[in-house]
Amino acid sequence: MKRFPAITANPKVASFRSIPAATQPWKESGSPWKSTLFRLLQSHEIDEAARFFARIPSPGVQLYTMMINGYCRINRLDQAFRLFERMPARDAAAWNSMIKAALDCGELDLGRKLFDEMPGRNVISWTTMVNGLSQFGRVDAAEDLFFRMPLRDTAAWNAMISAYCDNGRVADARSMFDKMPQPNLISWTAMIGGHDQNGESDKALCLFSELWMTRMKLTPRTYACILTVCANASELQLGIQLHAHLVRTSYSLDPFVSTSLVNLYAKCKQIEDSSKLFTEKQEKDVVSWTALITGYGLNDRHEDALKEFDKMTASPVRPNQSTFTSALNSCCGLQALERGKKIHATTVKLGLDLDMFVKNSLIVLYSKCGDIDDSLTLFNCMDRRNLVSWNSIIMGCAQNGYGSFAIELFDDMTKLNVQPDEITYTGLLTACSHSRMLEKGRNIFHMLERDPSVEVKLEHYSCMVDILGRCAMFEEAEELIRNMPMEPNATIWLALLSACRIHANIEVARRISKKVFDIDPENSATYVLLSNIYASAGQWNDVSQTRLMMRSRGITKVPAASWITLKGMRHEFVCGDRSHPMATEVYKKLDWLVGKLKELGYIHDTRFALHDVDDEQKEAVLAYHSEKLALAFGLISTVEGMGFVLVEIAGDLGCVGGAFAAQLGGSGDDGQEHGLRHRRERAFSSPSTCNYTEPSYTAVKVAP
DNA sequence: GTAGGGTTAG
Repeated sequence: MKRFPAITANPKVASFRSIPAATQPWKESGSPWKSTLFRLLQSHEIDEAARFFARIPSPGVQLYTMMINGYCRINRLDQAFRLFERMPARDAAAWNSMIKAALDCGELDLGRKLFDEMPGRNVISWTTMVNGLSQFGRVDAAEDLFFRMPLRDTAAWNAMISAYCDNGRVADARSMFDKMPQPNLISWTAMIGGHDQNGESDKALCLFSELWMTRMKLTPRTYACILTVCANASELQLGIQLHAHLVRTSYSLDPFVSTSLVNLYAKCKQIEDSSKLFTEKQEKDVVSWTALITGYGLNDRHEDALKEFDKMTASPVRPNQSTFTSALNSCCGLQALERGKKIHATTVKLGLDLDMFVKNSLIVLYSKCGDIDDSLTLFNCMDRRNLVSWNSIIMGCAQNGYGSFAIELFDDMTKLNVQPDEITYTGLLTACSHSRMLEKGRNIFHMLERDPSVEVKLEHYSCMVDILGRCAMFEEAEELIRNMPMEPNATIWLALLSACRIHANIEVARRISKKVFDIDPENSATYVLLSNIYASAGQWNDVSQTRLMMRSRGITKVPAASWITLKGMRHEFVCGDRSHPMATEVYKKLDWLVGKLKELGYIHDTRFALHDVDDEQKEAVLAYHSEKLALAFGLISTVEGMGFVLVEIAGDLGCVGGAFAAQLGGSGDDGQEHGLRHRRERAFSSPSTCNYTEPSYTAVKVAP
């Protein structure tokens, strides 16, 4: 019985024809050498295998081919080729193995040359070549070859379906799948996986239900693929049903299936189940461990993610670039720059720092932690960049106040013909809002509206409202919101409300706060903002009414906090906090620092003091702002004289500081965490008061 | 167990 009913050529016959008759005696079936050579090659003892091979008197074509495949697996193309040339005779399998070796080792031209020269090409030769062309992204050439094939069996169709899927042409793959004569389980699995990997998990699920109805017997390979679809589509219920079925059939013990299950539960926010399955898993390899680490990150359990990463590095399992990407993302989530730097050092040790995905994660880590200089250095040193690299650095510059530079980077990117996506535009609009570039912001928004390959999202409107609001263009901002194609959410109104705070626009604030109360009455930010707006205008009645409303609805505000990480320990402070064991010393140091700043001419900007108190008291509140407490603690806990302490005055945060050799972080009214900027060895400059554009810096020399 | 097509993390 034929395995594939659609087979129209018998490859065995073709290969037999291509062997010269004189070589037949070598092709003995029960070669005594074969099993030993096979065992050595299986256990990757290629050099031992080569020594063994050298001792075989006149080895047959099969043994040569086995050696060629062995060399191919470890990328030793030259040695494979030398053997191929030495072969006394070559059959189709030998040629096909050599073509595959060339293609797998990155030599497309050699592979093609061998294919063209090969006598008696069979269907496997053509399929190998189609697959090779696809791996080099040459899907058009693969397609051309596929249609020129003299005979096509199911495997050939499958290769072409995969070629389309792997090169983003999933619709072509699907039309091929729909019209192929005899799809088998491999075809179904390739097509389901192809939909999923091209962001069409819904279509993948539909196709799976069709497959299920065929009552075909599925293998662990197909199950592993389906479980991934469930994970990407957040189809936990289906995933659980499949899991039960897999336990009954013992397929759940398959290493691929069990890894898919770890991933499924992690992506569906069932991280405890995911962790349990990982613990029960027999072989903990790099893929499953990375799935778990990534899972902790997705579930905002960054500390646990790094704990797992540490466990893994202490084990014999070697992390790879994907593991590092996930670990670095968790450092980013914790604003743990020092830890991230240690992990960065490990990537260098393992030679993985050159990987583009690792580099991208590092760019995000450094810029999110306020170290835009190092982030830029990394970006500039990249030999290859993808869209994620550009988006990361543009957003990094935007968030660190280098708005104009972010725009310049975008110009560089377009000159290199890199097409922007939604995230690029968000980065650009963020740049305009943080650096108060109104005209630029309008231009970019128009560019976004005209870009046919990008959909204008809610977050883009939110950024644009922010830009207009910061520049006091209230009418234009409200008009933009009115004309939006989707319903505005609370974030958009809050962007406008915070503009009202900056520009003390009580009229607009009163009107729009009603809208936010309707959409999201639980959001404490609205009450706090509104109360502050009234406070800055001295309307104390409205202030107390707002606070009363907040209290009566049982809404509490999580106080903004700042922290400093020293020697891996996180020390957290809130405004006026005296609970820290070193509080007395902290306050003493802070008073000293404030004195120094005053000598230099620094004036507190008291416009945003939120309390019903006079100016002197407002200043006291601002002076013991949580960020400053964290900074002062950093000063007394690090060796004095080891560098400059930099005090940065930027944005509407008032005074933000950072200490050399320590890392500061904080969380604001919105509960969002941010890395406070810190710089090293900046020139001593005169202090300035609050501005809203590029940040300016003041350096204070720490007394030795 | 000489050669081609589908499986897990990012």
